Amino acid sequence: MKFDVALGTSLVVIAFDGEKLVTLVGKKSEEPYRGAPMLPSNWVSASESVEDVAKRLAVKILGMDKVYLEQLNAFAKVYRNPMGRVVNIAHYALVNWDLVKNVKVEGYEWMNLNEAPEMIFDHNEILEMAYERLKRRVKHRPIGFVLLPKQFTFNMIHALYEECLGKALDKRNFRKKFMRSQLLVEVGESIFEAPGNKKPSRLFEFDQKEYDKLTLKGYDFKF
Amino acid sequence: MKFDVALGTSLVVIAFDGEKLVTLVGKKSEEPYRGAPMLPSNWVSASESVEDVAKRLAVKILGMDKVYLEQLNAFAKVYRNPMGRVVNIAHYALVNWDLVKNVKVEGYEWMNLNEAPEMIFDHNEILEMAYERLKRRVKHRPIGFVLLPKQFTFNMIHALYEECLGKALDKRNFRKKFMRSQLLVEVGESIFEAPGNKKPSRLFEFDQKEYDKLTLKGYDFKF
DNA sequence: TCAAAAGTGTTATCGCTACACCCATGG
DNA sequence: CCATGGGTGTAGCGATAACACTTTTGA
Repeated sequence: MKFDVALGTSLVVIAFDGEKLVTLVGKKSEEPYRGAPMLPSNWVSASESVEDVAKRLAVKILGMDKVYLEQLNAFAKVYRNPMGRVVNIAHYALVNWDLVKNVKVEGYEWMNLNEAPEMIFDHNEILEMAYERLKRRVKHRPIGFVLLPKQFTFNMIHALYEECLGKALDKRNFRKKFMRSQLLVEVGESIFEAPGNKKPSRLFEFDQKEYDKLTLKGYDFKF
Repeated sequence: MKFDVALGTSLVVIAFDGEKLVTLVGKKSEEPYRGAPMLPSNWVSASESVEDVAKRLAVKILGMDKVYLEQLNAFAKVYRNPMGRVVNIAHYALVNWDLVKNVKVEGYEWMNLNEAPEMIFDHNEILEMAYERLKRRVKHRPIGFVLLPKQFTFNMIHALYEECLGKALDKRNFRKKFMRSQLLVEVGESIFEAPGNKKPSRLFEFDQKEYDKLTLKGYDFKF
């Protein structure tokens, strides 16, 4: 056994701009491949927690720390990085677009998830896996809410689900399904979802407490 | 950046003995903690594929290579191993009990999944995560079949599902549900499931082709 | 012919799908 | 008062859950 492997972490940050899923793509700042598109990434030293590094990276590139972060997978193929054996413990991050859309960090750019450029190493594979996970998560757990503002309209969440699942969903049935689930509480306020709308939309919040309670009882969210 | 991290892999091997879920527990062969219970594990050198090492380890401790193997998670806490920074890319393996029950490998022992002893480092946490994954997988994908012989009776799969989901399932409804799914084909033969049974049980096989076909069409197995 | 396990059917309820119109509001 | 997007109801159908007896066979 030898201590001769390097550790890194990449972040697939996903947000929903109201229409499309977007992700944050960076550029390599050093040779080789300087300037090439890549996922936001960092080295992890032997004395650092991978999770901490991932969190710090998220704060740096997003300008805030309200991030849903979860380990995605370890990418560890022998020749994935020409510098030597580098294990990438990639993370999957979901953020609320409203909190990040105005943040501008040099070298990072939001792009449509489906239109990401070719990236270095196996970063496209990492991105792909994150996307697959999102699609599955959205079906089996009420995770979509972290991509939305704390308070949101039915139209927002409806659009998000249509985008994640890649198909049209009937407006009435969608509403009924969520309402029956007891997971949404009506806030009692309304907003104009888009400027120029004639009628304001009612706002809802996700009821995390209720969800936790139901989960303990064996409830299983399915879409 | 430094190449100063060590890499290892542990295996959570799960099988179903017809009644209980079982897992393979090893013993540490070197100091420190020689003799202490641990998950089957191996070091991975900088030039080796983690997946390959995991597969070889599976072959060694199971005596055969028909194993469903999948990455579970990277366990990478800073102080998880007192020797230094060791990243464990743990794997989750499902095997058919009939193929392994007679294999005896020195130092490894089958134990009930729920009665595993306290193990070194974070191995209990790894085991726990594998168990959680199994429970989820069984609900959302027809994965249970890899824990059964190629041909199995309804009672076997019924018992397996009851065990994985941790609750009783109505025999008739269970059968109807699987039959409607079109995923099982009747083999046309029967066996005596237990010695001394009065009536033989019919045998079924999982129809992988049909499942792949349905999956392509967007079919989603749910239990 | 009996003991033991395999295998089967019906009903009531619930959730899902498909589908089209009214409502509230600002301009 | 009209244009725009927000919001609602119902009917049919398929899935689920609850429930107990008949069949096959070896001993």
